[in-house]
Amino acid sequence: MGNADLRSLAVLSEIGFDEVAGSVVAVDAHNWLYRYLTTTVKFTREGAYTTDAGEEVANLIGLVQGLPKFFEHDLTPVFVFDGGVTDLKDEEVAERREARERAEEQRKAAEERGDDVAAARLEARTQRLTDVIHETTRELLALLDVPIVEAPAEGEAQASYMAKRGAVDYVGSEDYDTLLFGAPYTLRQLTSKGDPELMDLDATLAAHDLTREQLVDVAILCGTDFNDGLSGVGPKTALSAVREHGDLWAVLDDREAYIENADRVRELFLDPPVTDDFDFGTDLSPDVEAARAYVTDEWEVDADEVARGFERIESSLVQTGLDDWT
DNA sequence: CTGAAAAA
DNA sequence: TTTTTCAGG
Repeated sequence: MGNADLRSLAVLSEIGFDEVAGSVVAVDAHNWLYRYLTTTVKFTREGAYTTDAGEEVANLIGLVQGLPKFFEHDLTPVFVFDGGVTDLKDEEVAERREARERAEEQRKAAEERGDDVAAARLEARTQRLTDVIHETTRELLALLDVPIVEAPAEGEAQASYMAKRGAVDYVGSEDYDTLLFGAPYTLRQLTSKGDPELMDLDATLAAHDLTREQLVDVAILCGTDFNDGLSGVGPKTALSAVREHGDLWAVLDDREAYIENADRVRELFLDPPVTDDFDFGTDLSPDVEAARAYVTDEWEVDADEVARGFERIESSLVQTGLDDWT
């Protein structure tokens, strides 16, 4: 039921970092951070990413550790932040609702035993958790002069749109649905050790003789983040069905099948809420000292990874000839 | 999300 | 051969 089905359809090729040097990459901030936190940070240091005050600032470690990858290869990242969450995206919404419900239960329990202080703290804490991460991420990126774009809805959609418009050269993402959102070129594995992988939309469409609408239809039949596919239908079956019948509706009609919200999911991929209201430069003037102070002093994150990360950022700035304001 | 094994 | 399921990161 995953997007992984798209992998078998996508045209991917190895590409060297030297081939993409100097380009601008739009990155979905939420996905990038999430991936970084679950892989790298989480397993290396369990307790090191909460401050004495108990605030989660793992995002700062993730940023400091992940950003050098861009700088060292002369890539300019543009971080795209999610706007309102699409109500079709069940998983995240459900997760947040559960978290809220758990917090609410705890708060009520505290209230019932007359512990007003604990109740207030629980309320403030859960409310602020995501805010802290969002704010500190923005602040650190601002100090490093990394461009930020606010998406009206899905970050992946906005990033793909910017790539399609030529405002950036690539979308940087591990997700395959940038294909569905119409990103011409997506760079994968920017964070991992080896060479990046280039995903080519036009080549993908040509390889299967599909239009983008048809590719979206194939994906919907297999199942996406926003809908369950038909059971027993994977990429092969979906592909031949769409090619035989032309589009999603004809396939559903032929199989006498129904997919919940299919029309909305289709529109979400083909015509998502995006904005032209972005503006950024690519000549970065990072204030590394201020950034280091922000992380280590203000948030008291004293991890080796942070020190190493900033060293890598500094030396990469020298190599690529970017000016440091300090 | 990825890879691999089980199920269909 | 294709899809689903599941473990692991």
